[in-house]
Amino acid sequence: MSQLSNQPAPRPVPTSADVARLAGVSRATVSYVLNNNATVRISESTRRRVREAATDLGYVPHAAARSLRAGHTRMVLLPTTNFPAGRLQHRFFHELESGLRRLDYTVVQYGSTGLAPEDVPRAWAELRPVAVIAPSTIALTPQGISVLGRSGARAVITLGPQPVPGAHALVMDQRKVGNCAAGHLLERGRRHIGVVMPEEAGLAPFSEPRLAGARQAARGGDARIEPLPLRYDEESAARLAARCRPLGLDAVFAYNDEYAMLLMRALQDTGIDVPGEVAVVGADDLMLGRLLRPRLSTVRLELATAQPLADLVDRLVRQPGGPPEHHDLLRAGAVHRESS
Amino acid sequence: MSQLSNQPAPRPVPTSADVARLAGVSRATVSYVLNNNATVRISESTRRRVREAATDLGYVPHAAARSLRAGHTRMVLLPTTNFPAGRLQHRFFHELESGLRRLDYTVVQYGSTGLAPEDVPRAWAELRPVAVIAPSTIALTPQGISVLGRSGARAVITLGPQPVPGAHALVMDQRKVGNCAAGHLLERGRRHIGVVMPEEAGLAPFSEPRLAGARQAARGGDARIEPLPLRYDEESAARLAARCRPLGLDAVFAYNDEYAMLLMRALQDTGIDVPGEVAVVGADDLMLGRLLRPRLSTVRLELATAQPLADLVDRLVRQPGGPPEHHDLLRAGAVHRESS
DNA sequence: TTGAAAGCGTTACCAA
DNA sequence: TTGGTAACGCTTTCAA
Repeated sequence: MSQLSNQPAPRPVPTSADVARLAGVSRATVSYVLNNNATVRISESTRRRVREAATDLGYVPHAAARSLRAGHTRMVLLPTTNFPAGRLQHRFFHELESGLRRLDYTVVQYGSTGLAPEDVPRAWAELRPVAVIAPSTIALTPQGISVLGRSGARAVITLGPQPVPGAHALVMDQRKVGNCAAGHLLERGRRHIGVVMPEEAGLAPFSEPRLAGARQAARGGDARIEPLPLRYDEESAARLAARCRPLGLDAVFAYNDEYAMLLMRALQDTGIDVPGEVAVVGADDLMLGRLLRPRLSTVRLELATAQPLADLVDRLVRQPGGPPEHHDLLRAGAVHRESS
Repeated sequence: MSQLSNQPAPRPVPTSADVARLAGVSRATVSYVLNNNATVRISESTRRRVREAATDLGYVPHAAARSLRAGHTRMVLLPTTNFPAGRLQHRFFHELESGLRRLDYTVVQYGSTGLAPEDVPRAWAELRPVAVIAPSTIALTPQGISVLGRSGARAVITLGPQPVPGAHALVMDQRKVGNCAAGHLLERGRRHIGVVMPEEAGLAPFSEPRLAGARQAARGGDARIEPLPLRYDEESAARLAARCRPLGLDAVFAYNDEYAMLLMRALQDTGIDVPGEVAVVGADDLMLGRLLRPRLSTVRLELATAQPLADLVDRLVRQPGGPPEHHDLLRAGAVHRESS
């Protein structure tokens, strides 16, 4: 058997000991040279020999061994969710990532698909991240937060529509979106505003606060707010369009531009004039809104720049133990075009 | 000073030694119990004591220490790029991830923003992944592949439009898309086909092969293919629309549905009838295509199911050293609607 | 300026 | 059935 293995014994991975051997110095010296340790002075010739040996061998330090020795990592864990981030969030993610890299953190995304929710924090904790920035759509229980804390995480931060008790929060307060859209429609004299509630799974944490924001805008006036469940398909949209007249709606905030496009098409196919009979407002300010006829009014969203937030994360890591901090990242502004 | 530190000494992270102490057993026993080691028989009462001690302390094993001891990790590294994946790719990613998780791999995404390209493979290698599945849009040099190999990666796999020499490849051959779109247009009698080439950075690895595929479809016939640079904004689209008549185009393959929508709007605003004068075909089969008037013809893309690919990755990891394998994941089919 | 050695948390071998 | 111990790769303190 021993000769029959089809697994060629892989050449072992070079270690700092190999580099030391090749350079004719000790492992300590290798470490000093490769980490540019300033507290110790090494002759230039030794430095060169070490560096050459390292490149010759293709030596790459072993992050796990390093952090084991150090007693901590500089890993920031970004758990990911199942559904794709929009352009805005995606850009924000990458900005945050490079901001953190600039502060010498290693950012790593980690998906939790197929894990039982109660196992999730443990799976994260095994990696000993120094900070976790989790979508607030991942239910994070006090136990989960505590597991992370006990495993050495110095900051647990949620990112999303709502804060989570016991953790810091980067909040993207969706109420602003609904408030802004409804406010815009009210200003333009609309009084009976439908608010599209997507039935697709996972959107509730966004749609519910948007509805609440719309209600808030209408409070105290004579306007009414009507939640309108909608699936993202033409049939559902047609049914909804048919209900608009019976409901007496004169405006709809369609959750976002994509649902708005779907609904607007259905309204037009039903013979309802937009904006004459029903005004429509989307959100996200996608290019497609400018291409529709009538051009789609929308709510433009902006996220805070990420570098200050990277700095914030760094601060929370260096001074842990403070009370949970909440920071709102979102700004919303109505963009009036032709559909409202 | 010693009393003035505002950093409360954090309670140290519990280790298996702590669990052993609390349970009154040795570290070895703890390891046996918590890993359900079958080669050794431990009394039920001991097992219970160990487990209780572990939960009481909130013990979570230290992945780095484990893999240091084991001499290898089960980490599959998925480097990410700057621009957002479409719905299709996103779903595929998550399927692949859970497929690999089912095989007991830890999947981790790692962004390389802000790293010099030559440092990228080294940064990956520090994590000692057992496999790397990198977008082929990240330039992967032979040196890079070699660095990864020498650091213990048993499989380096690229994922994207083109294979990369020296690595395994999951190919999404974009030529099929162009071939399919142009073939569809030719079948319907069009003879002078424009192919939109987005000017946005990072799309060339997709657009170039699509163009090549279109050319391939036209080869040998009397048809002509015309590349049409286009930025994703209305001004650029208007300019392009104005060029259509002078160029004598009777059809355009618009790269994808979003560019198609942009262009179709511009054509209509210029007074060009779609599909009477110019046919338009997109790609991706987005919902928006069904909402346009005329309804947008498109190329529907499908990716292979991910579980077999997870199995493939597993095989490559277990039997490294074979010749680079190429697997095509993409299937394309024309969807005829009204715009062609 | 350099080297020896300890120790980080884990697991596996061998002994009891 | 359980425990002692060595080793994984690295950094750092101390000693030379």
